[in-house]
Amino acid sequence: MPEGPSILILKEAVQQFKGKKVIKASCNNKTLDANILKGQTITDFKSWGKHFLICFPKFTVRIHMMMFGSYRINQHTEKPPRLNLQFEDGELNFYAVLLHLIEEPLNKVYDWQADIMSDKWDSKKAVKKMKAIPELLACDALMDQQIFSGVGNIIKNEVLFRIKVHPESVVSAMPPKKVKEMINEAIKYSYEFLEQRNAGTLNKHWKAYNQKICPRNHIPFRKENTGRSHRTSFYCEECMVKYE
DNA sequence: CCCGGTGTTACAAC
DNA sequence: GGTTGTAACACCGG
Repeated sequence: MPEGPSILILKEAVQQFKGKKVIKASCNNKTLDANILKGQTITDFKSWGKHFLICFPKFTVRIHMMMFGSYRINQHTEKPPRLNLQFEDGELNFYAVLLHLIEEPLNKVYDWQADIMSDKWDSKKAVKKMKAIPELLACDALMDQQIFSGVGNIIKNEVLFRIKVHPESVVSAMPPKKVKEMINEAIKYSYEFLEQRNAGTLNKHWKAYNQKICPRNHIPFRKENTGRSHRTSFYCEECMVKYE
C-alpha cells in the first residue's frame, strides 16, 4: 500500500465520506482515543507524502500505513480494525496502521512543497535541502521524507535506474542537470506509479525494483543494502554511473 | 546530566 | 523468509 501514490488512491476512494458525520468510532489500541471522533464531521481528506489525513474542524487524525497497513471501505476483514469509523451510510476500516492526533494547524506541521504529489511541490526547494546535507547519497536523498515526501523504496529504485545513477552517488558530485533529472523523474514516475497501480499493472512496469537482470545490457543487477537506512537497492554497475 | 546524532531493534501481515 | 516504513530504544561523545 504505502508509497505516496497509493495514498492518493486512498484519498480518492473515501471521498464519499467528506462532509459526513462520524456516528461511532473505535480504536483497538491506545494510540488514539476514538471517543473524541464521535459526532464530529469530516471536513476534508488530505495527504502529505505517505501520511493520510482525516480533517475534523478542530483536529486532524494522521494515518500512516507503514509497510503492511490496509483499509476497507464499507467492508471489513475477520481481524478487528485498528480504527473503525461508522457513518449513517457506510464505514471505514483501517488495519495495522499508525495513528496520531494532530492538534496544530496542518500548515504549521507540513511543508506542502516537499510532497512530490502535491501541486505545491517545489523543485528548487528540494535542491536547496539536498545542498544543505554534505555527502548526501542519492539513495538517501530520495528516501528523505523531508525532501521527497512520498518516495519509498520502489520509487527510489525505479528513478535511479531510469536516470542511470548509482544509488550510492554523492548528490553534490552529480552535475546540476543530473540532479534536476532525478527530481523530475521522481515526480514523473510517481504519477506513472499511480496510473499503473490503478490499472493493476504496477509490478509489470518495474525495470529495477525486485528485478534480477538489467534490462539495458542483460547483466545481473547488484542487490545491496544502501545508505543510512540500509534499504535494498537494485542497480547495474555497467549502466548506472557512480558520482563521487 | 542532558542533548543531538547514530545505530539497532521491534512491529506490522502475508 | 523477506519486506512498498517508521518509531522506540540504547548508546556515545561533547
